[in-house]
Amino acid sequence: MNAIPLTHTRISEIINRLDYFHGLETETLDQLAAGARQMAFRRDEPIFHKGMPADTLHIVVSGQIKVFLPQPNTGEKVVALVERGESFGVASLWLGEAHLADAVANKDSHLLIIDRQALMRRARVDCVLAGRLMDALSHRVKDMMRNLESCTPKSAQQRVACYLWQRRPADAGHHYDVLLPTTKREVATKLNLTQETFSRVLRQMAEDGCIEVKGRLIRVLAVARLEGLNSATRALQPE
Amino acid sequence: MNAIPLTHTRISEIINRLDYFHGLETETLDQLAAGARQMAFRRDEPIFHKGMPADTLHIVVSGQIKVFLPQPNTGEKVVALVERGESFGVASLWLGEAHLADAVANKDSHLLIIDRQALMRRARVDCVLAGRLMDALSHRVKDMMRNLESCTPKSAQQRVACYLWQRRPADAGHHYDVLLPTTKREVATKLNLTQETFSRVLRQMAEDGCIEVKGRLIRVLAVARLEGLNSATRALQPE
DNA sequence: CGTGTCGTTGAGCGCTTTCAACCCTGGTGG
DNA sequence: CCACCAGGGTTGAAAGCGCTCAACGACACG
Repeated sequence: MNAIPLTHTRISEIINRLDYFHGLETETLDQLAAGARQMAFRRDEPIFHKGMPADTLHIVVSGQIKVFLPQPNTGEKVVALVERGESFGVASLWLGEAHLADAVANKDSHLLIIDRQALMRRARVDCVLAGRLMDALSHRVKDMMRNLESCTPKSAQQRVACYLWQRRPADAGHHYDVLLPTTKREVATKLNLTQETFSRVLRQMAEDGCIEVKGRLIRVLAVARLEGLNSATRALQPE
Repeated sequence: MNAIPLTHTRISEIINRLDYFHGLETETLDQLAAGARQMAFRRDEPIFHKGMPADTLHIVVSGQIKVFLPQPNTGEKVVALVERGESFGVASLWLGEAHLADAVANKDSHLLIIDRQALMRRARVDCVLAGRLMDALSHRVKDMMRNLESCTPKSAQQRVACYLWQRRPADAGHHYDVLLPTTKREVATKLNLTQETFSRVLRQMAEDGCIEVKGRLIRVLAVARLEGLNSATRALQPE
């Protein structure tokens, strides 16, 4: 971890480049910048741990952050992968409580870190800022909902099918590509699977001609088949 | 479902009685009331379905609402149980997108329903209102995080232990009581378990002298034993 | 008393996990 | 150019665990 000392004008530059802060009052931008700093994290370096007080807002400037729940047997459950322009740990921050999960840098990353006091003070008077935080939280809820949805189904095949189906582009024709955002092992934990099972399921689906796998690139060939997997296991039975 | 025609003053009364709207500008209260109505739902009556447009804010005035993800095999995954004074479906509402889950009345219930336009219009100028929505969403995220945490562990025992441990009161001594908010079957689905497995685990833990079960009331006798069962749900200590 | 819902208990099966070894690819240095 | 290595990924065999299915018990309600 490495705090990067930057002039206020430099911080302001960074803030201005982020969509997150587009269109905010200059008064807000100034005050946020005054309570902000940038930090660099190496791969695998922890940002915060579950249970620590949440007194700063974290926004990803570059790299990728993994948010996860530590599990009993040194395992972990990936809750979210945060990329450039997104924030994380917002719920805890807003409530002024302890962090609910751990966060580590998945790659070498730069974070913009803003003081909670400055943020809360401005959120009380600048509705646009409050709205941005609502946006962030709403997307988090949406993401967690999908997460729950795709890690709940019984069979591993259904979970993988669900995962791939959720990632189909809006204009999806018969086939489309999905690029895994990280290692297969971590994607597997997001689905509550082991990397082994994940691998086996992918191979099976590939053999069935449903998908093609080239490293982290997965080409879905038959969307209908995915939907079939999601609703099937019951198609066999007449009611 | 039954729309209850009420005078504006009656609606205002209801709004004033809810903590949700405490301390808001009168201008906000008036406009929200103007776009509000109350509705009654019988037990098992659907409020909305996944995929429907989210164009109203729902707040529970009385009763209990179950928010769940429909599953392939006529199963369901309970995401949240919403009680008096709480709202649901806020994330979809804020984003102006489709609902992410289904909602049904778990008991006979009354809901306060507020028009999205009125809400968004006021949230743009009344930061306190925006703050309330942030509160609601933050608690939802917190709740979903706990949900994820308690339905992720491998063993059924760990999940149940985690669930009970999360519900320990702040001032917990050696023992405390947990009252299940609904049927054991639904609590089980929240933990991604069948009611049968849930039942078996409870019996096992009771035999071990770890808990006592009397219907939906569970008395935890040995908190330490719970922590032993899932040692990693606690905050991590630095190495 | 029937009837329905909730909850319990039992038996057997199938899936996922576990643990193991192995493969493959990219990077590094001789 | 090749030998070597580490990390990500694959594959195989065995075993544990929760699910399914089915029957039964408890309790409330009419």
